[in-house]
Amino acid sequence: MKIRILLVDDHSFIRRALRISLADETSLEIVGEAANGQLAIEQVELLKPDVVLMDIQMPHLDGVEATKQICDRFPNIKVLILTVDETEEYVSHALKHGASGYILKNTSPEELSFAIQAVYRGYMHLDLNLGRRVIARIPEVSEVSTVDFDKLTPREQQIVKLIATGANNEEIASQLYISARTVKNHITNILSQLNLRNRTQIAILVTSNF
Amino acid sequence: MKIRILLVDDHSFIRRALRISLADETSLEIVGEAANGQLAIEQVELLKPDVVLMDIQMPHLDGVEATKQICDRFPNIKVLILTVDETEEYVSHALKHGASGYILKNTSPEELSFAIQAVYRGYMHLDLNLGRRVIARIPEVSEVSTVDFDKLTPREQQIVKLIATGANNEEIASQLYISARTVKNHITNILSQLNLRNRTQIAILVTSNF
DNA sequence: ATTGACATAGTACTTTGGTACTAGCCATAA
DNA sequence: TTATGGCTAGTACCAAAGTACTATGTCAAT
Repeated sequence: MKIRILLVDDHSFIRRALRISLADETSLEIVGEAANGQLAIEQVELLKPDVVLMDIQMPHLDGVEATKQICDRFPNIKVLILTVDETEEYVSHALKHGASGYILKNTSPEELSFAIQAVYRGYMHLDLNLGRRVIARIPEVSEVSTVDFDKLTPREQQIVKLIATGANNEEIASQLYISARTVKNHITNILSQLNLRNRTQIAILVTSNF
Repeated sequence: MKIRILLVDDHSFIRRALRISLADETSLEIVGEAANGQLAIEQVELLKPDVVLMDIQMPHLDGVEATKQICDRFPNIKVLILTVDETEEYVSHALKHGASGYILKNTSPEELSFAIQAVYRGYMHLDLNLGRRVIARIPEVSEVSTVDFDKLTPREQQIVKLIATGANNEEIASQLYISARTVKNHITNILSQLNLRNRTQIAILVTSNF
C-alpha cells in the first residue's frame, strides 16, 4: 500500500521538482497537487491523501491556515511542512496548528521520502537544528511552582491549568463535564492552599513559572 | 555500515528485551549496555556509539544529566530517549539538553528501529501526541504581545501591568490615586481592544510574554 | 478656537467569581 | 468495618468584575 501524497506549493516548478524527486520512491505515490491553501483544502476533501506536503508562503490561503483547517477536519491526514523558511516562530506556529513535521526544501529526495514515512507512521519529524531552536523557546519549569502545585490534587491541578488558559468557570465546567458549582468549590480550595486571593493570581503563578 | 547502538537502562530485563527486539534489524548493531548514567558516559567514551538509547529514571546519574554530558562532549552522538514517562516537562527538558528524540517504551521493534534511523540521520523524532504537547508549551510571540500592547494608551498599559501583579480594582485604584470606577472603565477599554474577555486573560498575556 | 484623544468619574445594571456551609458517592487504607 | 481523602453538587449569600452609557476637564495638534 503506497502512501498517498498531495503536493501543495504555489510554484509549479517546485511541484514538478518534487514529482521528479519522489518518482523513484516506490513506497509512495503523488495523487494530486494544489497551488494555494484554498485549493489544497478542496483537493484534500476530494482525494483524502495520507500526507500533505505543504509550503508556507502562498497566495489566497497560507500554509499555516490551510494546515489548521485540514488537521481540524481530517485528523488522520498528516501535514509535513516543506519550506525554506527557518524562523522558529513559523515552525512552532505551524506545529501548533497541527503539522506533524517540518523540513527544509534543500533536503535530498531520499531524506524527504524518509520524512514522509516518519509523519505517516505518526511521528513528529523535524530538522534537528531547527527542532532544537524551537525547543529552546520552551520556558523552564521552576521548582518553586512545581512544589506549590503538587500539593494540589490531580483534579485541582487540572483546574489550575484551565484557569491559566483564561477559561471562566462555565468553560472549565463544560470541559471537565462537571458543574460550575464544583469548579467554584475546587477554586476556593486551590486559593486557600496556595494562599492566593483570586484566579488571576493563579494564572500568573502558573504562567510565569510554567 | 551498521548503526552502532548503546543501550542504557537500569533494568537488565529491559535491556535484554531491547536486544531481542532489535536482533532482527540488520541495519543496526548493539555494541554495549549500561545500567546508569555514570556507566553510560564511560561506555560512550569507550565505544563511541552512533546512537544511545537512554532511559530517564536511573540511579547514580539520571538520563537527562547523562544526555547533557554526552551531547556536550560528543556532539555527533545522538541520544534517543526511551521511556514510559510522558510528562511534557521531562520531554522538553531532555530535548533541551541535547536529546534528538523521545519515544515510548511500548513502541514496536520496527518503529523503534525507524526512530533510531531518524535520529541517526539527524532529525528530531518524537511521538506525535507527546510532541504536540511539548510544542503547546511554547509561548506565542511578538505579533500578539508587543504589537497588541502598544496599541494601548500609557495609562492602559500601566493598568495592564498592575493586573498582571494580581491586584484587584481597588488596589489598582489606590496605587494610581484614581477611583475604582475609572479602573473599570479602563479595563473595559483594554479588553475590547485586545479582544479578551476578562482580566485573567490580560494577566496571562502579559505574564507569558513579558 | 476647535477637534480629538485621553483620563477621570459617575449611575445603573448584569454577570462572574468567591465563601461558607452541607452532603452524598467512591475508592482505598487502616 | 470504619475512616479518610478526593470529587461531586447543592443552597444561600456577598463581593468583585465587567458593561453601557453620560459627562467633565486637560492637553496637544490642527
